[in-house]
Amino acid sequence: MTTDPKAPRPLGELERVVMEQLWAADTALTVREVHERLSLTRDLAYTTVMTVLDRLAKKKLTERERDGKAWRYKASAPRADLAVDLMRDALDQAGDRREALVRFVGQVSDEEAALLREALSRLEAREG
Amino acid sequence: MTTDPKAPRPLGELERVVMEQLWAADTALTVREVHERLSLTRDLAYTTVMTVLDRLAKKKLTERERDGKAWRYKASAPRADLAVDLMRDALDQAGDRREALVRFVGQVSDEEAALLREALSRLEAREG
DNA sequence: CAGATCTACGACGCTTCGTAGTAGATGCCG
DNA sequence: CGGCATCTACTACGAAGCGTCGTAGATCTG
Repeated sequence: MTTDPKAPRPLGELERVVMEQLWAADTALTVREVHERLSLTRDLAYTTVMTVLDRLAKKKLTERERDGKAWRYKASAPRADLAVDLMRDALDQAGDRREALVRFVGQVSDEEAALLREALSRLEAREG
Repeated sequence: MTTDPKAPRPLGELERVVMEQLWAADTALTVREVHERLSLTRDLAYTTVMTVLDRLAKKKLTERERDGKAWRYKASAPRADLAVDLMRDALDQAGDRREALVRFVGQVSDEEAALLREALSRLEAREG
């Protein structure tokens, strides 16, 4: 159980900013659109963005649909889900889950602790 | 704070099993000792183990102290801490922390949820 | 001193990721 | 219809991380 064959590696830097564009958009974006948005802050070749989007699709992090001759990409999962997968994975790496959770809780901000409590009570309410 | 320049990458496969040996040991181990233990389940050159231990030391994941002509390595942080760092990092990647925590909580096992509640109340008791 | 033991350092191959070019398909405009 | 603009597919390359190990030299120890 310690040996997860499919440990989700964290995204690379460029992959991350590309995903952030997709998450921020309310609709699927073309390569050009992503490229335009990223061009506001960095200087990238069009094909670079295309490559990254393509790799993300191969990793199943994005999905694409045809729109004329172009593809439109959208994130295949909400941003929070990605984060949760990584958290899940990290937790599974800990030998002692209790220990890890205690330390985790002991290390989050007050605000986060409050959010955790809130989430837990909501869970309790929903599940009994 | 969201853009951590030093995002702790998850350990490689071999790095992980080596760390597990160190965590499992109650004392600092020599390369030979680690090698012996790993040799029970896999066939590795002595120098391979040495290299890994060395890299882990460079990454500050292990510390070493002289013991005669040999070095003794020990984990520089408890196993749970590593896990928590990764969890922390994953959480910071989420755009919306609340959202991420809600999903996280909604996805853990009942046992883990209980552990979380326990940890939170202990925190409350300790901090007021 | 000789042999065993350990370390230091380098090396190689594979994979991931950032980065981009080229070639060819496709679609629109006049 | 023909040509320009656009888009994709495919390839590539360098840096870094990691698994893997060899060689050479330092150090103990009998």
